[in-house]
Amino acid sequence: MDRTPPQPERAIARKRRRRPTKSGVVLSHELIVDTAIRLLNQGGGDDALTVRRLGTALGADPSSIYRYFRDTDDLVLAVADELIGRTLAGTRRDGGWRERLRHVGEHLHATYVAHPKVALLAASRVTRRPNEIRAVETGLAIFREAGFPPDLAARHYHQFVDLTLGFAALDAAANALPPEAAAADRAAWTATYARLDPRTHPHISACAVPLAKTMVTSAYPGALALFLDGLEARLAEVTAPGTGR
Amino acid sequence: MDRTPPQPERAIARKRRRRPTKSGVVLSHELIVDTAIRLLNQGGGDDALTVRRLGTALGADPSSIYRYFRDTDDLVLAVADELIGRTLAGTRRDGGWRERLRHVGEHLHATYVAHPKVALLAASRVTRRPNEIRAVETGLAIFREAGFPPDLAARHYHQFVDLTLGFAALDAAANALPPEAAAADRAAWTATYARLDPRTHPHISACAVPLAKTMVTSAYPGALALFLDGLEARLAEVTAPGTGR
DNA sequence: TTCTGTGGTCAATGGCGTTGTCATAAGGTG
DNA sequence: CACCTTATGACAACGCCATTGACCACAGAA
Repeated sequence: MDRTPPQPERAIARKRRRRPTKSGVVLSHELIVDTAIRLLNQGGGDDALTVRRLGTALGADPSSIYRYFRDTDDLVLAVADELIGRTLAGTRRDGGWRERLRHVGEHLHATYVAHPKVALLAASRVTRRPNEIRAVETGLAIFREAGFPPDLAARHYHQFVDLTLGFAALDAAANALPPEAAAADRAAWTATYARLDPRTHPHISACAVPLAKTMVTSAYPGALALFLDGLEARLAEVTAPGTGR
Repeated sequence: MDRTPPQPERAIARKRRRRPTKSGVVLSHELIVDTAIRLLNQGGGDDALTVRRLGTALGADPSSIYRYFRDTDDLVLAVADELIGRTLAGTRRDGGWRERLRHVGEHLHATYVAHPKVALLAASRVTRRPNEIRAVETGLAIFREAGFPPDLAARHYHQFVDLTLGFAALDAAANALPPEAAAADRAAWTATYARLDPRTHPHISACAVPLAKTMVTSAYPGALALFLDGLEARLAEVTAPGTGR
């Protein structure tokens, strides 16, 4: 049947046959990805992105999408790469390594949290697409210019990215919950945890107020700061004037 | 219709009507949760846990499950709480605060990674159930006994838990991928990234070998170590003999 | 023994991703 | 300009999913 689309990369060589859809729209990879992101933006509850919904949003039959993407997984990876690209475009390249890492981390985190559905599907994937590759190159550069040798740069880059994506996935999941579940989760800290008996749960009781305050916000900035503190200490060891030998 | 099950807590008071199912099994909250975990354990591809599959695994009609859980979300929270309980049961309570945090963190991480499907669904949820409450109490205790005042204990506890759950969600997602996607993601680092042109991607090329090595393992232990380093420094500030005033 | 209402079953609804098949117009060719 | 090829859009169908309403068997209280 060969419904599977051609090689995603070298499709540029051949000119596509741009037959318009019934409603007059001309489909393309980019249009589909953009529409998918638009769908995900306007939220629309739990499962904003479905092939069928995307089809009607495009003014095309849902099955047309399979001419451009092998399956939903393929589509999601393309959307993820587009988001990485947008994040990359918005980050500055000046300042010290610590400041740059903080900036790019919070930027990436914010992008994913703003698009919870993609984040959940894509945070742990390797897209192998151009924007991701550029992002890896840029990220590694920060670590190496800070003074880390290749093996430590790779290791700490990995830790940094997964830390950011992990928090992003977590916070995105909280954002993607159906409203009533989200409300219940948020209310738990004042409704359930703050009311426990101090004799059976002394520490929860003692921390009830700050707990309720911290639990409804993201712990990412604080955790990142601690991580960067640790990184700074390690860097001092690496670049210290010969302590041994 | 009132299919919604009674209050999950005080169901103990009333004796349940234990009518056996067609195939002879007697249903209960525990049996359903255990069977769900068993289903999730044996993997079975992408969506191991569906109400229908769970029904047949139980030898009961799928709709029976709705007599015990309001919906799948409710069931997932119960499964998550059971996993938290199992984790809690396996953790030791001796040693210094740093050692205890490392131990409980890696334990929790391992439990979730071993049950990727639940992890993905539950990592960001607040179950409000007994085991979770015990876990919060235990976790807070470690921070307060280390010397953190209530507000810092709450904040850093939150950071620690979300750090762990975030990595757990990420690593679990990688484990939950259909085999061919997982293989493609793993191969990317040697097949795609290691082959890039050193002139256009100098840093990736320079780090290709350590990158390929680190990317196929979890970055959690290393990231946790750095986080704990940072935490230790903060604790020193807090407990230091009056530096100011 | 009778009565009550819990809880197991059946059937149906409306959604989903995906695919087999067909039809048609775009683009190259002369 | 007409022809042919084939990329690509549309349709219909399949099998899966979660959830619900109606029915009724039977366990336990009286």
